[in-house]
Amino acid sequence: MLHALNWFWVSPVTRPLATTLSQHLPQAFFARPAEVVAPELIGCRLVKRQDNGSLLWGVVVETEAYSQEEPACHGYRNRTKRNDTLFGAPGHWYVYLTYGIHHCVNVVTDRANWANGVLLRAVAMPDEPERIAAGPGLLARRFSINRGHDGQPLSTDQGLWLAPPPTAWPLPSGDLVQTGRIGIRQGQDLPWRWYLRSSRSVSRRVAGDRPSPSVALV
DNA sequence: TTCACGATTCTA
DNA sequence: AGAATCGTGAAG
Repeated sequence: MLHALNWFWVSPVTRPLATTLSQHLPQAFFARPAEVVAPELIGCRLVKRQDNGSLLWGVVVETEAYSQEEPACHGYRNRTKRNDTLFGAPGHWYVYLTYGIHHCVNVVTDRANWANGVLLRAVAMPDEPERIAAGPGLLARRFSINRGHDGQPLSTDQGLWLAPPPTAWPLPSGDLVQTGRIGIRQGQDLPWRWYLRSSRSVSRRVAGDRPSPSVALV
């Protein structure tokens, strides 16, 4: 099982898979600053109900935080039609198109009238190529998420949501890497990117970092 | 109306 | 290292 390394922390499932996947994180979870929510999102599952009723899902292994008071944030300068969702209530999807090609998927956090959100940068998919969703654009492509999802609430009713991890927070000590954000020019001093060290589905690792060995799958 | 550019990815 | 590709916002 080559992908086993990706799944070390997923393996001690304590409840039936369908049960954990159908749970969704409450809005209160997102009603906190992005830099608080982002690391806690590592290990959660991104879940989408497909047309045939089955659930498409994967584990969130990389996130980034953005906040209005720093220049890398879309809401740093002013509120526009494009970034309006980012200023809205927490617990909603903020989806935009970048480079005219790729969609980026964010969750709105904190409070209304304050641009704040977490970018979902990478997801590990079970029984699929390790890098099928290793990056913001690839993630959006794999889950078929587009501007049509912008402004929608995270909910099972809407068909796209985030489920808590099967095991309790926090993640095993040392498996969460905190580092600088990617693909931005300003605000690079902020260490607001987090990823799961044991996962091979991270978009880009810090220099010299290698996926930590599997712990529990033997 | 025009223009420069981006929270990226793929190819050379 | 460079191209692909287009919606958006600021400028004229």
